[in-house]
Amino acid sequence: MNERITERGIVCPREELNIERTLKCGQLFRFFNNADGTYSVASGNKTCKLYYDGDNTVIETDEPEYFARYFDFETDYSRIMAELSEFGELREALACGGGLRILRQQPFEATVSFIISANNNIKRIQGIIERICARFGGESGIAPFPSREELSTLSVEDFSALGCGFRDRYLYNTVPLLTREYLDAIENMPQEFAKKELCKLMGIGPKVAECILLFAYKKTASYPVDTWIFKAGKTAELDTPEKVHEYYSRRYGENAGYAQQYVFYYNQQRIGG
DNA sequence: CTCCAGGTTCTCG
DNA sequence: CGAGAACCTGGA
Repeated sequence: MNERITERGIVCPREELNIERTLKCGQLFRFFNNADGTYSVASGNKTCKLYYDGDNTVIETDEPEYFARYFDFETDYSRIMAELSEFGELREALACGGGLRILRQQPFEATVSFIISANNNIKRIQGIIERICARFGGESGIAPFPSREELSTLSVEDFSALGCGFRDRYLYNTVPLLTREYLDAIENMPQEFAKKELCKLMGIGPKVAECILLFAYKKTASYPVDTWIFKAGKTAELDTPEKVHEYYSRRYGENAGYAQQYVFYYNQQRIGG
C-alpha cells in the first residue's frame, strides 16, 4: 500500500498499521513491551521494533522485505473493511479495528505456538514459548524460535518441564513431522483439504488448524472459533462451535478471517479487559 | 475454594 | 458417530 522502505526500515501511515491492535489480538505471541514504549516483535530468527512517529508507524528492522510481507502490506485493508461493512453485525467491531492487520507468520513457529495455545491463556502461552526459545537461544536479547531439528531433540519430559502441561506429548509427537516439505505442501492445498490434513496431527483440532491456516498461510476463508468467538456468535440456533463456524465462514466467505480478527479484538477489548 | 483460558483427546453408549 | 469427561497450570 502506502508503505515505503527507508534507511531504518518500513514507514507507513499510522491508520494502516495500528501496533496495539495488530499485536494484541492473539495472532502472535512473541511481542514485547519495551521500557521506552516501543514494541519488539520476533518471527523465526528475525526481529523488528515498532513505534509511532507522528502520523506514521515505523517498523525498524534490518529485514524490511521480510517484515513487509510479514505485516501483509500486499493487502488493501480499506477494501477489506469496505466489503465487510455490508454486514451490519460487524459495524462496531470494524469501527474499533482500523489498522489491525493479519500477519503472515512462519508455519513451523505458528503450528507449535497454536498447539500450545489449546485451552490456555495468552500470558501463559507466551511464557511457555519464551522458555522454549530461551532453551536454545543465546544469553542476551530475543532468542530465535528454535528449528524443527532443535525441538525434535526434546523429550516429553523436557516439554513438560518447560511448562507445556498436557500439551507435552502433542508437541513431542507432532514437531518431528513438521518438515519443510510437509509445511510447503500445506501452502498449496485448498483450505478444506489443508485443514483436514493438519487435523491428522496430534494436538491439532479444527480451531488450531484454522489459526495456522489464517495466521501463517493467510488462507483468509478460515474462521477460527475459540471461546470468545463462540460467546460472541452463539444464539439459540447456533448453539455449538461447529454451527457458529459453519454459519459465519459461509457468510463472510474469503473475508472470514479478517472478520474473525475484528470480532475477536473487539470482544477481547470490551469483555476481556 | 472454584472457574477459566484463542481445545483436543479419550472414552463410552 | 455424538456427547461428556479429563486434562497441566497459573491467575482471578
